[in-house]
Amino acid sequence: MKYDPKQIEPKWQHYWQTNKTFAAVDDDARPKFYCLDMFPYPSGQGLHVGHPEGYTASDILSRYKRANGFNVLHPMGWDAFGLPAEQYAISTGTHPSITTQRNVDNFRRQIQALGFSYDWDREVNTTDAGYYRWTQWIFTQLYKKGLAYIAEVPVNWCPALGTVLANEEVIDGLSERGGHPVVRKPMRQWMLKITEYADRLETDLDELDWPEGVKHMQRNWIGRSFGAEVDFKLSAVDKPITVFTTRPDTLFGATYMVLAPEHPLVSEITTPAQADAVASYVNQAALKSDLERTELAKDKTGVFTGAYAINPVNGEEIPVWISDYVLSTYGTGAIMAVPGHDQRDWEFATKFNLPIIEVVAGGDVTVEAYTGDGALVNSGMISGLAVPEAKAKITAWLEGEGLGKGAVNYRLRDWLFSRQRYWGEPFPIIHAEDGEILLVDEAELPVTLPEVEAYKPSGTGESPLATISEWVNVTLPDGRRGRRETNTMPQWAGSCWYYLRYIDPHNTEQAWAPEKERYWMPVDLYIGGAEHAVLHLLYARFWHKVLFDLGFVHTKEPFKRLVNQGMILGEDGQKMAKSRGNVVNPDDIIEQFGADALRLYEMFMGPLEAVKPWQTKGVDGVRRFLDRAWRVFVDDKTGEPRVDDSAPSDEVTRALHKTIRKVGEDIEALRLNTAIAAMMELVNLLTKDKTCSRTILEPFAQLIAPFAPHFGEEVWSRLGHDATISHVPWPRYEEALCKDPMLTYAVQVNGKLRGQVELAADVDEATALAAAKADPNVARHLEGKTLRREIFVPKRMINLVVS
RNA sequence: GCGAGGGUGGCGGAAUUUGGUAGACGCACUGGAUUUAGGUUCCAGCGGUUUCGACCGUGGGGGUUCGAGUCCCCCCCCUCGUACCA
Repeated sequence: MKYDPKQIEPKWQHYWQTNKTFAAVDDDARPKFYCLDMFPYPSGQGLHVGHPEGYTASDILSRYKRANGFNVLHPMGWDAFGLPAEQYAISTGTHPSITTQRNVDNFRRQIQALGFSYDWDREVNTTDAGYYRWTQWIFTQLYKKGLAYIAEVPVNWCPALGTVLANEEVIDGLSERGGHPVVRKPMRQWMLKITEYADRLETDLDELDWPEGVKHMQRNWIGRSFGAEVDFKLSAVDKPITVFTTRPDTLFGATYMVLAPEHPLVSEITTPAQADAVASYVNQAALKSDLERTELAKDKTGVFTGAYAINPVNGEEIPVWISDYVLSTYGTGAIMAVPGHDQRDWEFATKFNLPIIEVVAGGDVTVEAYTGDGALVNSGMISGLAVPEAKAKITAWLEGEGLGKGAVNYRLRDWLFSRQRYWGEPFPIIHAEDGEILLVDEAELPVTLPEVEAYKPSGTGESPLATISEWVNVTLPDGRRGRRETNTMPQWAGSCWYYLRYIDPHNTEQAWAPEKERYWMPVDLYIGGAEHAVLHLLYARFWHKVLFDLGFVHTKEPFKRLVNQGMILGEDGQKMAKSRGNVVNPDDIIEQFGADALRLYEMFMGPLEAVKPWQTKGVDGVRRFLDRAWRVFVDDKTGEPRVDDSAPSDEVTRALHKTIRKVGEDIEALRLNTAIAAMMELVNLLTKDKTCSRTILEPFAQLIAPFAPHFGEEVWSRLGHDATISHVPWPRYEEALCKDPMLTYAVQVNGKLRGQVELAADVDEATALAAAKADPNVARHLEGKTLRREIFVPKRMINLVVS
C-alpha cells in the first residue's frame, strides 16, 4: 500500500478531535509552555498559504514541547469584528454575524485540515457576547483608572467609509481599507491615554526576546526624546511661549520662533498689521489634509506674526512666525528655531532671509545646518564645551533661573479608540441627559449589539446604532433619561487581550481566573506577521500593563518571545493577489499533495522569517520525500510494516543520533528548514541501507511526527502502537554515538586544497601531518619547496605552508 | 533622507553562532537501469573555464590571516519600515 494522505489525514484528524489529544490541562504539575499564533480575521476569501506558515512552525514547536514533557497551551480563535463583514452587510443586507459565522466555519475547516494541534475547546471569537462582555469589562477598568476620555479632536474622517480612522489606518492620505481619501475633521471621540504608559512601553522593550527590528520600530513609534522645555517671554504680551527642544545647547543660536498655526497664542500675539496674512494662513492650514501638509513640505511656508520674543539666554528680541512645519500635536506646538543646527529651520531661514548663527563648530552653516557634535561657540557661559556637556550645563542654568527645565517628549499620541460603525463592541457607557457620563454596571454587561434595519453609516459621523432609538434611549435607575454611546470600539480592542481569554475561555464569572493566569502566563512564544510589529503589539502591551497595575495579571509583559514569519510570495515572485492571479489555495495543495506535504514544504522553503517565493514543484519534492520515508516503514506492495528487531549498523546508529540532536536543536531555534534537510539525509541513508531495525525506525517516526503529524501517527500505529505518538517522550541521543571514528581531513598547501585523507577522529598531529604529506598530490606540491609552517586543526584540516 | 535586514549555482536555500574542504537538502536539468507504460522507482552526474595539471568563483574594490562567504575599511544594488516629531 502506497502512502496515501487522503486516507490517513482525515482519520487522524478525527482521532485527535474525539480523543481531545491536545487538550491543555489547567491544573498540572508539569512545566507549561504557552505557544500562541496571531489569530486570523476570518475573511470571505478563506485561508491563503501565508496563514499555515506561522501556524505550522508553532505547531511543530508545540508538538515537540509536548513530547518533551511540557503541558502545552496552543489555542486558536477569531478576530471577527471589522469592516469587511460590515461592508458586505451594507451591500447585501446580510447580518455581519451570519457572514462571520460562515467565514469562521470555513476557516476552522481549513485549519483543521492541516492537522494543527490546537485545543479546540478553547476557541474564542471576539464577536461572541460572552467574549466582548469582558472586552467591555476591561474598558470599564481603563475608564475607572482615568485612561479613557472623550475629546473633540481633529480626526481622520473618511467620507467614503463614513467613519473616522486611526492614524495607523491612513496610508499616504488614503484609507488602509479601500484606499479612499481621508480628510481632517474635529469630532467627539473616545481616546485612550496610552501616552501615560509611553515611558514603560519604551523601557520594558529591553527585556523582551523579540526581533530587534520590531523593538526598533516600537521605539521609533513611541519616539521618546530627551531635552528641555524653555520659556520665551514675549515683548508685547505678558505670557511666555514654551518650547520643547532636544538641543538646549544651541539656545544662543535661536534666531526666531515658530508656532504651529493651531497654537492658542497665535491670535493673541498677532499684530494688527499682520492680522490678515496670519488669518489667511491659519485658514489655509486648517483646510489642508495631513497629506497635503507633508506633501508640500518640500517648500516651507509661513507668515510673520509681528510679535517678538526674548531669547532668555541673551535677552535678544527674535521674531515669532507661524508655519505648518511645526506640528501642533508634538511637544508644545512651538519651537525655537536654530537654523545653524537644524536643517528644517535652516531651510525656513534661508527662504525668509532670517539670520543664521553658528553656535557649534564643525560645519559650514552657510551651506547647510550642522547637526553633529563639536565645541560650542558664540554661546556665552557654555562656549568651549562639547554638545553633551553644554546641554547639561544650560539645562541646569535654565532650571536655576526658573526659565525652563529638563523634559522628555514622546512622538506617541493618545489612541483614538472609537469608530462610527455597527460591527464592533458597544461601549459600556451611557450619557445621562444632564451630561453626566456613566459606566454601565459590571453586572449588566455585556451591552449587546441590537438588530438593525440598515448597516449603512448615518454619514453624519454617527454609527448605525444611533438610529435604533429603543436601544439608544434608556431610563436610569434614578429616573434620569440617558442615551447609550453609539460609537463602537476599533478592531484592536478584541485582539488586545485574547491571549488571556484562552487561559480560561468559558469563565462566566471573571475574564480569567487568577490562578490560571499565574500558571499559564506569559506567552512563551508568539508567532505572527510583521505587519503587526507596531500597532497590535503596542496596544496589547499597553492593556497588559494596565491590567498588571490593577493586579489582574502578574507579568509586566505579555509576550516573552516573538517571531515574525516572512511573507510567502507568488510563484512569480510578486505578492500574492487575486488581481495577479498568483494566489495559491491551501485546499488545492492538500487535495493534490496532502496536508503533511504542505506543512513540510512551507517549512522547507527557507528560514521562517524570510520572504520567499512559492514553488509548487517544491511541494512535489517534499511529497517525494514522504513517499520515500513511507517506504522505509511500510512495504508498499504488501502494506506490511517492514520492521524487525535486528541490530542496526554503526553507521545508521550514528546517523540517527546525529539527526536526533540536529532536529531537536533546530526546532528549538525554529530552523525548521535545516531540520527537514537533516531528516531527508537520514531517509536517503535508510533507503540505501534498507534498515528495518525498530531501534532506528521508532525514533525516526517521532522525529518526523511534529512536522508531518498524520504521517507520524500512521507509521507509529503500523509499528504496533495503540496510543497516539503525540505524548511519547522525545527520543534521546547519546553524544558518544554522534561521533564518527574516522574523519575526512582536507589537506591544503599554501591554503589551497590539494588532497583529502581519512584519519581517525582522535588522530595526533604528527600522524596526521605524515599522512597528509604521503598523499601523492600533496607530495607533488611539496616537491622542491621548503616547508615553513604546518597547521593542524583537529577534526578539520591540515595546511602546509611552503615557499 | 533616516533606520533595519539582505546580495552565495539555472531556482529555493546550506555553511555566517566558533574564520578551517563553499554549494548540505530540495527543485530543475542530463545520462543510465527497471517497467507494457510513467508526472513511478533506483543509480550516476550537475558553479564556470580547462592544455585535465590546474585556474577562477559567495554584489564590487581594498585589508587582516597559514587560511575569509564568515572579521575590518570603502563603494554599489535590493527588500522592508519610516517620513518636517524640534
